[in-house]
Amino acid sequence: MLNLNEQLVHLLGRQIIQGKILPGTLLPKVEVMSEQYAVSRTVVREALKGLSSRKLVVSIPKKGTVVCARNEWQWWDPEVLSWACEDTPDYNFLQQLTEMRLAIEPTSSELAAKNATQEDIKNITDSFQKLESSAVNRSESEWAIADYNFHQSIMAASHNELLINLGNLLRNALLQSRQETIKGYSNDEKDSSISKEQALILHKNVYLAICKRNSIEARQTMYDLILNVNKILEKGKEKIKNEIKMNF
Amino acid sequence: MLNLNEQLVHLLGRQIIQGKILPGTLLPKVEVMSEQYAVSRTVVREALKGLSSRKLVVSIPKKGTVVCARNEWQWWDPEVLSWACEDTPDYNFLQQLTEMRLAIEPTSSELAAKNATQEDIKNITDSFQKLESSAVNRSESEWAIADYNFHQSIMAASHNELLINLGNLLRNALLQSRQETIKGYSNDEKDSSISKEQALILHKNVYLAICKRNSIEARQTMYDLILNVNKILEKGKEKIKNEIKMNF
DNA sequence: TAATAAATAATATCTGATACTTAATTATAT
DNA sequence: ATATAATTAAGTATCAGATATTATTTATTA
Repeated sequence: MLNLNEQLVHLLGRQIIQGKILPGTLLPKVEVMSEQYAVSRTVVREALKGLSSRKLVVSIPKKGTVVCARNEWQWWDPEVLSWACEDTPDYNFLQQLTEMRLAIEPTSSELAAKNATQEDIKNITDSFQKLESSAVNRSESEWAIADYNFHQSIMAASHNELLINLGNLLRNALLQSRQETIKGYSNDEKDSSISKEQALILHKNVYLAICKRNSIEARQTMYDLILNVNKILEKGKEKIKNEIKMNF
Repeated sequence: MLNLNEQLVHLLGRQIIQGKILPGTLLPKVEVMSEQYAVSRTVVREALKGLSSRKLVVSIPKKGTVVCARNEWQWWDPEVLSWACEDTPDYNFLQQLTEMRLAIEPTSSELAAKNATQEDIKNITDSFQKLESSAVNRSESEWAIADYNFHQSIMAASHNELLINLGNLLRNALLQSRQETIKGYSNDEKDSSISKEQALILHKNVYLAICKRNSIEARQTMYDLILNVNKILEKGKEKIKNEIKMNF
């Protein structure tokens, strides 16, 4: 279980990110919040530290604690991303995430082709083979995990800590965002299996380019892959949107 | 001036990021640090909150507070990045930053070509014209500012909050990192001016592609631009490395 | 009227006490 | 002897009351 202050960070952070508390809002003073949430002032203050280090609020003596503008928020914080993903099916945010992927992944692949060690190549090979077998087994969940690991193994081979860190944040956010969005809609076991063969080919192109140490090709094939994934996702979005419409 | 707890966050954060305190290290218990730094326990605890929200440390009852592994650190936090940039000329880190740019900027340009409003185009045009005039004036500092603004105006036109946020972090880190690294070496006013005309052409290609709304070309031209910038930076690095060698 | 001083309202800080958590150790029972 | 249960110890987590600091607003004075 989380600490009291962490619970409060989550409670307030979520409300801020999800627009329940708007930027510019003056939060109640510490003593009031202390009473309101039935915790000590210490806990409230420590929670405010958690929020201010994420640039969600700023505390000013005599004035109080105010909610920061969206452009000051530390979006690339795991908690902030998570709160944003929790927000009711937000296609706009999901799109931003996939656009980020289009930025990160090709470079990741390019650097992997340049910098991969023998061990990295082995890891990438392993994860690619798992992807192949999951395509044969036609298990959607197995594919998802294998896909996650494939991309992670490539990113690891880039040997760029910043990129790896960002990639992890992004992958987790996408995973969560998709789960939240899909929640309730279509237990999609094997419904996109038609395109699995095609997807596997795209993955194979990336894999081979990296093994060949062809960084230009590695970048290009990964770009093609992500673009294709995004297109499929796009279709899924449309479908869900229509389902939602039909309910009204 | 910063709060006491913020001062302590910086002091400890810097030491952790810069490897003066290694991952796995058990920090002294709160009471001891309180005495050591001559601040109250409250201040120490709030500072630890600042560090733990950046995943630099984790506090465990009975055990104490331990420094997290590098791969857990929240690299994409402005303070963390800043502390990393402060670290003695670290070419490896600088290279990671430039590699990140190679990831971000082409996508930024691509999205700008797709999503730019009329106002965005105007801003980009303005910043490009400033760039042109600074090239004519051959002022290195003026060019640096104009260049910064040019890339920022493009990123703003992507209308992707996540990308914009990351871009700002990256640009600032790069700026700081370059300043720290170059510090003392070569007041490079006009020493790279030979390639200014060439650089301007590359920028113009990007600018025109975006105006034409050609997203593929926008992506490609930006890629070429950043690649070229990196090459120049690479040369500078070599030069500095040699200078350092000569001093020993 | 303008400059200065006092009052005010919030955060920032200090302190001592208490609760909680967990690992290790010791005691107990089988 | 071994498994289980109770005890203890060492740290963080939490509480609450008092004081300091700071920036604004209000009152006072030249």
